[in-house]
Amino acid sequence: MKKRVTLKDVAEAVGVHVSTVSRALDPKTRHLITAEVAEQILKVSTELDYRQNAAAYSLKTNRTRTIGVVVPDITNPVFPPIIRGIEDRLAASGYVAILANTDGNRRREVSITQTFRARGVDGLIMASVERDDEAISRLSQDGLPIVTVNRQVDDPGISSVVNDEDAGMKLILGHVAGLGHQHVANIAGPQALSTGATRLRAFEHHRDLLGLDDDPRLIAVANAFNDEEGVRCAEELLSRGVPFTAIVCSNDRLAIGAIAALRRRGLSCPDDISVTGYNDMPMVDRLFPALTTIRVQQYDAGHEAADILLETIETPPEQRRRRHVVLPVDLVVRESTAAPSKARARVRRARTAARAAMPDPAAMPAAE
Amino acid sequence: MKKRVTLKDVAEAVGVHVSTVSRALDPKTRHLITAEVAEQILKVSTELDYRQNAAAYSLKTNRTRTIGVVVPDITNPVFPPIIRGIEDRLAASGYVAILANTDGNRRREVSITQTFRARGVDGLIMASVERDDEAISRLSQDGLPIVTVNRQVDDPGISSVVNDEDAGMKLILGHVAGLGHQHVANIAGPQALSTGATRLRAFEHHRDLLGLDDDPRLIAVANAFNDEEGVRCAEELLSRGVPFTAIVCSNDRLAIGAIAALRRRGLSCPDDISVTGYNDMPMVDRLFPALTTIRVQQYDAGHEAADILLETIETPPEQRRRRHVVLPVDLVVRESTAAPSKARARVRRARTAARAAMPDPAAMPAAE
DNA sequence: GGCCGCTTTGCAAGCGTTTGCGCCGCCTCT
DNA sequence: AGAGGCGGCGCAAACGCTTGCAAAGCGGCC
Repeated sequence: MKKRVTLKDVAEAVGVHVSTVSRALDPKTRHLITAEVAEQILKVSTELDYRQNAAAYSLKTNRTRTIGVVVPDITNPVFPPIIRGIEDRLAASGYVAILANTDGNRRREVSITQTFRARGVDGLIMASVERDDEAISRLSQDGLPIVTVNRQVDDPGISSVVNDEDAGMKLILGHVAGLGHQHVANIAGPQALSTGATRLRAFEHHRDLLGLDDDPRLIAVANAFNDEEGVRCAEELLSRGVPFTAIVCSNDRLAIGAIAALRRRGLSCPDDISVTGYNDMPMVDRLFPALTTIRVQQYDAGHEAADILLETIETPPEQRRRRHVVLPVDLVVRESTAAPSKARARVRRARTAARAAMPDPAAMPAAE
Repeated sequence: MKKRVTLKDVAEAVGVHVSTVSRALDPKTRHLITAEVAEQILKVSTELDYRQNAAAYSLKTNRTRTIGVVVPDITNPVFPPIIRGIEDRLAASGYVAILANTDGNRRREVSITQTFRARGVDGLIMASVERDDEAISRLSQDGLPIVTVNRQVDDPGISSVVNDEDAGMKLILGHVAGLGHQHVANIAGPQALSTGATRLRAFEHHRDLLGLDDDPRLIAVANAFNDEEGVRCAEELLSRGVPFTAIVCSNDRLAIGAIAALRRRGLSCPDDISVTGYNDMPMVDRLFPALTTIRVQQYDAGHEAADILLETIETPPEQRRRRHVVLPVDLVVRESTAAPSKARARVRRARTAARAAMPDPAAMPAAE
């Protein structure tokens, strides 16, 4: 392995002291050096291809320009765009990310954050938090900058960037109600997660505002955001015997499971029951039926979270302010929603009459 | 921010010298210390929650226990499982990964590897290489351990772990030919990538072995592994006027694009034309039609690559050996392949006769 | 009983940076 | 013309750790 060129090498080549080189190379201290000398140092250092030794820098300054990113599982398609957003923002400032997966396991999360701390990360971006996670609050109180993304903890002292769940649910329910659905079921996400809890609250709120059926038996709560729980909850809803013509799901995977469960019971989506997702995961536009869902800005969320974190890191501890960013969401209408079957004939007539005036939302092409 | 406890703190607490603590804490040098003293040091160090300062360790030893992982785009569903496999293996040895995306851009790849080198990574895992990438060879010759995963470079001096492309193509073509297809088209991947080139070679080889139509106009080469290129190539194949009843694609995304192109032309898959993918990306079992494809072991590939890399790092440079691992693949038959339409009636008769004896591959349920 | 050799521990250098401090020389002001 | 100030640079310490070497202690052997 070739020996790397150090400050000393550059200093000798130029004929100055290493401290002069150090100052000349840092834009913040360059003004302390005569312009010509600085220029010469810059020139020689690029000629020799000098690169700062990260370990020495870290040892001296206690900063690693590294931030820890912890997600439940990178294999879940929701997270890669977030991570990408984070890394792009970090790279722009010379930072790098180290990544770890918790698999939703609290103990792993703790051990990971400890590992990261031992590594001296300058901050943490957490996409894995549960609402009551106080280990996070403790870390934050120790002075470690933290921002959660996608989810948030109940403790408002932790900065976060999340999506506008209330607006999302409003859009989805507005769309479904607009199609004529009156009895709308909900498969809610895990209530230990802020996304699950917030979306359920938003569902109830907008359901009531729209005057829809508020039978509590129309709500099933999933234990995880996955296909299996979607299947289980859909079956539970069907078995309760309370009629409904649409299922609003808290997440795309739950919707996929729900559609599979319906199919297994001989029910068709959207002909018999409309189903909506949430997140607009990759590929859900290719499913059968293509999923009507809420598009959230995952990349932007990651980007913004990194931005906030870097800003926090740069400001002295006593001046630090927590920030909570809420990103807007979009409704994307595809094929999994249609007018309820009983009202179908009526709607069809109305449609034909109004065709020229107004596009039928259920027949709109995939909004990509 | 709380001050971290250092070796010195532990040493003072125990009443020994820091060097003694250092030795006692490293399993490799612990035998130099009296058992009781070592025990006492261990005890106190856990009491004080001592954690080694990574920067100081790195500065002294020139090892960072960090490895660089570079992928084209983490947002591409092929890569997360690989990354997960890498990280799980690394974590088991106390290493962490730093990640970067090239977007297939050669210049970015170079700048990323330089950044990583400046960070002092102990090794590199590259999922982004093109076949003629000699920057990689140079890095390797400088003594930096490197292993490529999923893809490989032409230079055999670089360790790699890839999937058995030849076996995969053999399985796919065997399946398609077994259904009765004689005129099988191929949408090949970019030839600058080892996956694209190797799969095309394997296609031609097994096509000839099976005695299938070898008209060169049945092959279209994509410029990228994405939907758009799948569309473009499928249209090109159709426009050439050479008849075919099946399209073997070098990748799932190309297959998805091809199916969309067929549909746009009013052709149905698999009724008119069978289509196969490659990789078994997440969600392709939920598509319409569910994709017949080759399942590759992405997680294992990442795990194995990390394993090889760590082994290389641990062995002194002069004893290092390059390794090339080829992982087995599986055929997974779903709904996108069926007997060619002309032969359909014949096949159906044969099927009915043989039903008890042999399951119809085209009617098998999704193999998950 | 002295010496040898082994085990156990301490000493100190040094990894490559950053940074407070001080020195030197030049400019300016009175 | 002398004093004061300041800009520009060098000096050296320190960050926390590893590790070659020396020293100390101790037992055994001749």
